[in-house]
Amino acid sequence: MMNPNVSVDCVVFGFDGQNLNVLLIEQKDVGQLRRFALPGDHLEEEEDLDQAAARVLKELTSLRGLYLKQSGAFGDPNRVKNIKDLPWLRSNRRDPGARVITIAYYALVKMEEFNPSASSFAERVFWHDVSNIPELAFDHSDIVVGALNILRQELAELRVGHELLPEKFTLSQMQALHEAILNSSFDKRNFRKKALNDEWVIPLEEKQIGVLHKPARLYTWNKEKTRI
Amino acid sequence: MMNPNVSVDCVVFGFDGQNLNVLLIEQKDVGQLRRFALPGDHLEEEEDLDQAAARVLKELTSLRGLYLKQSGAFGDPNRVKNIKDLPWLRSNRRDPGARVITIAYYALVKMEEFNPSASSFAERVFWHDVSNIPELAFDHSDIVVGALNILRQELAELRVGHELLPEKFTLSQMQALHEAILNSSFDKRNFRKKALNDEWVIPLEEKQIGVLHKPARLYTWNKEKTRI
DNA sequence: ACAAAAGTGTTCGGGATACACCCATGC
DNA sequence: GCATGGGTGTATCCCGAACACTTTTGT
Repeated sequence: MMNPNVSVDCVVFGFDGQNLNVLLIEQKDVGQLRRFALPGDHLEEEEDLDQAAARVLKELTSLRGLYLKQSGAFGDPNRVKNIKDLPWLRSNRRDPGARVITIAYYALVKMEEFNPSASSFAERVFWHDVSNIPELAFDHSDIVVGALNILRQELAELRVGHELLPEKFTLSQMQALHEAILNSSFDKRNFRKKALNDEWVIPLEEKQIGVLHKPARLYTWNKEKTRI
Repeated sequence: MMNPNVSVDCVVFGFDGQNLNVLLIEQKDVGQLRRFALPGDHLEEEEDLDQAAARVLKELTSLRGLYLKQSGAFGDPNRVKNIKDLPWLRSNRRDPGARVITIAYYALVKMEEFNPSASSFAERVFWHDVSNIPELAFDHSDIVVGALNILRQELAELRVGHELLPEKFTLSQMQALHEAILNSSFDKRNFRKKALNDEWVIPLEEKQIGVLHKPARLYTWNKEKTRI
């Protein structure tokens, strides 16, 4: 038995080395225009909010143990009452007029570890650059904005970010990640100085291979300096 | 018709010049031990979450326009199933076993503007020093901790705090507020330098009266430098 | 040799910190 | 005149910002 009044929605961020991306689904719908939305689901009975979000992610990506954090509750009584959302609601919900409060979560995944493919949620699951997201169902655009703000804040406090990089990464990759998320740019020397001085990362005795330029040293995250 | 599954709970902070306080209620109950809890209520149909929190505050304090911000959603399926909470649930809820998800808010009020008195919520409403709060009903202790963390963070980013002071205040009062909330202490000269340099406050041509020492200059908040 | 990105040091300014004494008022 | 908190200035340190050239690899 699920709880019809409460859902969770997940804003899943990934980084491709260039841009920050969000995982969107194209909702299964009959003869409709393409509808994009965030992955989410109703809360099950006897399920904690965090568990529900983790379950949605697991079903979507088959990944466990992702960085996952609540980013807000959205409860406008009209959030599921826009006409643009009616057809989908009518074909997918027992009570299309019912009010739903949703608890938003955001998650970070290494894009290398997950290749989107069709799932029980949707015909299509795909990454989309955060910087020009199409119109989304319901209030999902607001939810993305909220999640992005929290991600930025946490990144600035340097507690997250490495979750978006491969296990071993170069400082340039790390810098590109910061620049993409914070939508700014940094001086290479200063950035590296800070990363090393503050010991965010641990240098490895290993270098890139097969790149057509001077290979960069690889680093890994210093777990002692994070997750306060 | 109210929504039985979702509630809002408010952590109302006030500052008495010395300590940071939270508003607690003693729940109306028959022949029970004293039970303390946060003010809260079920969400009404057609009511936004923010509205619900504002309504609770309004009913409790008769104050409007308070600083009010969502601080988290709490949905553990067992959050209202501890035996300590059963008697109250049995005498106050149609379905005492029903699961309730709550959206927590925190609010800031000037203690001078509100004198607690009995309300529809409770026999007794009272301020209690945050630093040694008694056991609270349900998971309300967790909710207080969460709200306090967010308050600290927002204060550190200097966006709030003045909501807790009288309209006109001294720099020492302001410093005491920061010290109480952040649980630390600052050098007087440095604190004042910063407050004035950064123009957090505007000096008034007015001083304390009736104090048994050199009267302090009064200041008021510089609204241009806050609420980003 | 050339293209492409890696890697590296120094200077400067501003803000945070540390620190101790005199001042105005009420009693 | 004394007790109480109000009010003030300076030296130091550290961090962030600005800034340009050499190195290593693959082709």
